[in-house]
Amino acid sequence: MIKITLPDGSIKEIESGSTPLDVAKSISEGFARNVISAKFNDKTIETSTPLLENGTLILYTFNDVEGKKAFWHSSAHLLAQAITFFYPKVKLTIGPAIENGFYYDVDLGEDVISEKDFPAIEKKMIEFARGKFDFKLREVSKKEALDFYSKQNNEYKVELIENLEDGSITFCDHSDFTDLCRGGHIPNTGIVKAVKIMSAAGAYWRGDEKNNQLTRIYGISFPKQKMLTEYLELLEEAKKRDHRKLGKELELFTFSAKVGQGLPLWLPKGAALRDRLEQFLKKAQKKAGYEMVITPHIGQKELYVTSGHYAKYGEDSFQPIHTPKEGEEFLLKPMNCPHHCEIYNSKPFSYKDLPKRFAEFGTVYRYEQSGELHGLTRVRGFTQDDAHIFCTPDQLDAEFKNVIDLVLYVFKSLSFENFTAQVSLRDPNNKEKYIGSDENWEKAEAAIINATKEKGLDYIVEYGEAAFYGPKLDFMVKDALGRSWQLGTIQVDYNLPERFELSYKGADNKLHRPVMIHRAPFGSMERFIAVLLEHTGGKLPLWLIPEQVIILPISEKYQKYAEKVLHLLENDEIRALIDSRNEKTGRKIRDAELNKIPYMVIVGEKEEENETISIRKQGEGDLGTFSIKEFVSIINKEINSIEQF
RNA sequence: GCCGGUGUAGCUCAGGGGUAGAGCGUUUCCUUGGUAAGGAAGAGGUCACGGGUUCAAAUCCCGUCAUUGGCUCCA
Repeated sequence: MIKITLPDGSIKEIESGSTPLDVAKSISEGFARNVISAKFNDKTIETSTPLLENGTLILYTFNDVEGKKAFWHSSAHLLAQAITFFYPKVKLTIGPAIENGFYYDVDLGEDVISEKDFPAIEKKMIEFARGKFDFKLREVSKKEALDFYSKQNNEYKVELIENLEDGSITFCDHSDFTDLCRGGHIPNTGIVKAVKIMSAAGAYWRGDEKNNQLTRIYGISFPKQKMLTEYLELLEEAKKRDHRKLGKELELFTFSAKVGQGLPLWLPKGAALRDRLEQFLKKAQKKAGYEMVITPHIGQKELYVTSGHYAKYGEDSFQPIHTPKEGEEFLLKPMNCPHHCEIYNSKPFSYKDLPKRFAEFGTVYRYEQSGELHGLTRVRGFTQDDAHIFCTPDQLDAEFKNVIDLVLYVFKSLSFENFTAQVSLRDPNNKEKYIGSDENWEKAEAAIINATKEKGLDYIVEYGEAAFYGPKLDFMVKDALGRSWQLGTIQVDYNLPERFELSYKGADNKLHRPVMIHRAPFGSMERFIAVLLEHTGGKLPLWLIPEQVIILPISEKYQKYAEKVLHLLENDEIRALIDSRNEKTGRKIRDAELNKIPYMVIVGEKEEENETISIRKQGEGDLGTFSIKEFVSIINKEINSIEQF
């Protein structure tokens, strides 16, 4: 007999060799029917794996993340089986579960899979699933495994196996299909009831663009058809919050093929919205001791040679601008830091003057790969809410924490609660990608981790995500479709101060190097607004939204009174407009509701006589009748509910 | 940059080798109304662009551009 500890702390005594499924059955038959995966002593196992020692067992159903993982990974086996059925010459590579579903990377040779092939693949997968084949894991020797895939000329699997230890290699069989696999499956194929192939895309073998490009087929599956339908509906809903769609509907920005790819054009309402965000941050920055500066959109090539950016990105940037003067070259600025360094260099500073905090809404231009452009989140011309802090090494810790406070203030003010703090460090195996001494890198990385910890932020560490000149603390936020974007960023940099020979005079009357912090709470105005739109679905907070109030006259008889109300609201800097269309009130209300205008002001005979207005709030309905003064104070109260920094 | 998809009216989209369709919006007229769609009539398109096949191309083929889902990249 062995002792099995369950998550609730209870201990079950079972016979050695019993399986997780046996344990589930001993709890309840109904539960056992839903158990699809298990973890024993922190190792993912099959529900049929015999338990041979005392330990801790967790049983998973589809409702658990681990259960979904097993379910989707098992579905990837079905996908591979179906692809092999239609394309017998296919070379399979890897097929993992992902956050929503699974994919399989395959080398199809000359064949192409596109959308029109999906239904047949789905049908075949379900057909295989209905066979209720058990997933059976079996150990194979390295030689056996290599022979199996060498015969298929599958160099990818051979490469994978070569990197595995003999004795730790397993194959998984179901039906007549076999795949190299380390395990983590559901009991049998029959549990998969609904399958949808989502897309096919190119993906490089092992993520390296120098390698062959494989075809990656994305899919998702569920134990019930209804769950698939619901998932697809959820996706449709998410697409309605796409900032590209909302930007068009709300007339915030547009693009023109004539102007160029990735170069957003801000429409009047969008420009005004951007300005409100800028004013909001400027106000907070002023309190935090920042000084605004302005620098030109171009700089001599030499400037970027000095900073190291030219060596790193010169080839992949917008190419130098030439002038009538022989040999003179300028670059569109891809970042503001070198300019700010030269501002620092414009006069000598003493330690008593530091920190200096230079801020600029600086527009920069980067030649992003055409395939990478994406709405407003990845563009070729964008405006950073940039600032550079020059401080003494002693001040670094406090300054870094102050910046964290500012970023958190910005996020909180705009209700970005679901962000991930990511400490982005060097790739320890690839140090030549970065400039600067090991000593400085270690100091900078320690400073970031220390400040982040002391601020009590939950954070994750990502290696290889640092900038080439220094480590970062990035604030990541997901868009409507779950893609992660970097918004706020704070970076510690010991390198640019060296390269630009920045100095200050210390108390010892000697020259010292300042430390530099790069930071942008929004990240870029473009990306921030994009993600903000997706989070709010266009229902922006009252202080930001382009149109706060729409006045709806009951008939054209009240147009004059409506105009009077408009002027009074405008006097109080409330953004309002009149719907003077020859339509019934019901229609005007409907349209205003659909346009998500926060407040509707209804004026007719009653209101005109009493000098009042009737208010309706978007999504909430009639609020009753108020004087204009009362309404202004309601609005101002809502606007001023945003905390001051 | 690479692998797929898409490009038809201001918007959302249907259609498809034989001279272009819907809904919404817009314009004009009627209606002057009280909290989620009043009625009628009209305007509006080189079917992204360039080439090819064909008696005939918006439709089929090739290329370009833009866009989109991924990969790679992201100072």
